Amino acid sequence: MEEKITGRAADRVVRVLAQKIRDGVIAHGAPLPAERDLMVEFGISRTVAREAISALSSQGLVEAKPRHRPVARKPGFDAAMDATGSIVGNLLLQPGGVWNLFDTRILVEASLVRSAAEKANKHDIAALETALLANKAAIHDSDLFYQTDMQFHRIFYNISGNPVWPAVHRAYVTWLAPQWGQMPRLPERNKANFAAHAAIMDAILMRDPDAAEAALKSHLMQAWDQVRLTFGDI
Amino acid sequence: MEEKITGRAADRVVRVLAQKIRDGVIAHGAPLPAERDLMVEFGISRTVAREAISALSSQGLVEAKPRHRPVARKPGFDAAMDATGSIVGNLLLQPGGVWNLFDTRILVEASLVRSAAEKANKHDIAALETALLANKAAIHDSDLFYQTDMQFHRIFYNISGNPVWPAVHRAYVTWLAPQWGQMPRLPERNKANFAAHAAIMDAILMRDPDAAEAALKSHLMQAWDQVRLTFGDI
DNA sequence: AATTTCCATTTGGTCGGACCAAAGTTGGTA
DNA sequence: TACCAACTTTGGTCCGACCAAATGGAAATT
Repeated sequence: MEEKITGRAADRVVRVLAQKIRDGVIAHGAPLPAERDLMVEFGISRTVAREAISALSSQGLVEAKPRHRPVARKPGFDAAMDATGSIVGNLLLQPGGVWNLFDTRILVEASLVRSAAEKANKHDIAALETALLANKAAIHDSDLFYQTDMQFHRIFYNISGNPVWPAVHRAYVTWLAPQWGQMPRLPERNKANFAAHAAIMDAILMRDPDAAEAALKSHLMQAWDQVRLTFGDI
Repeated sequence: MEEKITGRAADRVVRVLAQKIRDGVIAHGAPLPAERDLMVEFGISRTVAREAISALSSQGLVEAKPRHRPVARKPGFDAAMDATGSIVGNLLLQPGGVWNLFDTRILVEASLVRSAAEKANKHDIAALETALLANKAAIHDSDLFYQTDMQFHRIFYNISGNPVWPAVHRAYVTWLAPQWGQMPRLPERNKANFAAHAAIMDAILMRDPDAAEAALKSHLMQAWDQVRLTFGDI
């Protein structure tokens, strides 16, 4: 009943610590034992302790800022997306990488608005209307408009109830931020975007999935055109 | 003109090596320099060299098998999905984790078949029909049926032309394999699954996105019911 | 007493050297 | 030529040490 001695020594440490984090023995946000403590606890060298922490970090189970104690993070889809960031970063540097990612967003979000049109409940509708009003009120404040724009879109990722989608939305926003952040913010564009949001909202209120999907796709494609105008073909 | 001395020393090495891999200076499949060579090349200790390789590995830029030279991998969406595996593994261990993942698959694949029904070209149709025939022929060979089943579904992920989707399909198959692999394989179930595939195919031939989506969803929900029957509520 | 300042301790980051075992290479022998 | 043993390379692990940033608490200030 002893542990297998197979593979790297750090694997055992990783397994044990991962289990502790998942089970909450090491609470979310609590710091991990210091490297020198792990040495005595597991009878390993500091090299292995550090390697184990590094592995946990790459799995998103701990957050390791330089010069700081690594803190435990319950495995959530958010953490997964964070840990995936550096990987995706490489892909975005490739030709067409940004478009490929944005294209997936179009498909996913189209499907989400379609789903919303079919089965959004009163609560969802209310949230959408609130977000839409905030969006309208921010037309002349481009920074605020950006925030409310994001918020409006985020709601679609929340409606399904599947916790993966909010994490995906956060990932999209984070990964595509370098492009969006540098785009010129004009009240005219804000007005057009708000109109697009309103069109999507209308279609959802009419319970018309096809119209909602069409409006969403048109909206996102317009946004993409803006990106291309700003950055050229990427 | 000097490099920033900020952050960990390994970061600089990671940046340089990542660049070399992206640019093809280190060809896809070629081994990285040995750790002791990296020491002299970058003027670092072996500790840092190993840390850099570890970081590259977690970013999917190199494949590091124990006791073997790490080999370079051009950043692709496949590599990204591979590197994400250990992260997702944690999520699947959580209550409802598998369902959350499978639920996203339903939404994505529904959207893909919908898209296929709208704009699949002759070549796509032919590929689907070929896969469907192979699937039919394998009804009495459960292992082969599993293969052809996967192949049929994969085509939907290929039609869009966006290289992200095939990688996503591979990821779904890999991550959900522990569940699927242990399910009982019965010719009766194969026959039902083939019928479902045929129904999707029909809807696509009729250019009926709604019917295609409905058929796909029904098919996947049935598959999920099987999973639940096999594993109980997970 | 509450707050700020400062210093000793803790802790992560890096280094160099060392040993082992597995993988890869080489050369000699059958 | 084919095969096996010795040698070399290389990744995995451990040790001890030093540095600098972060931390926490004592000491000084208000």
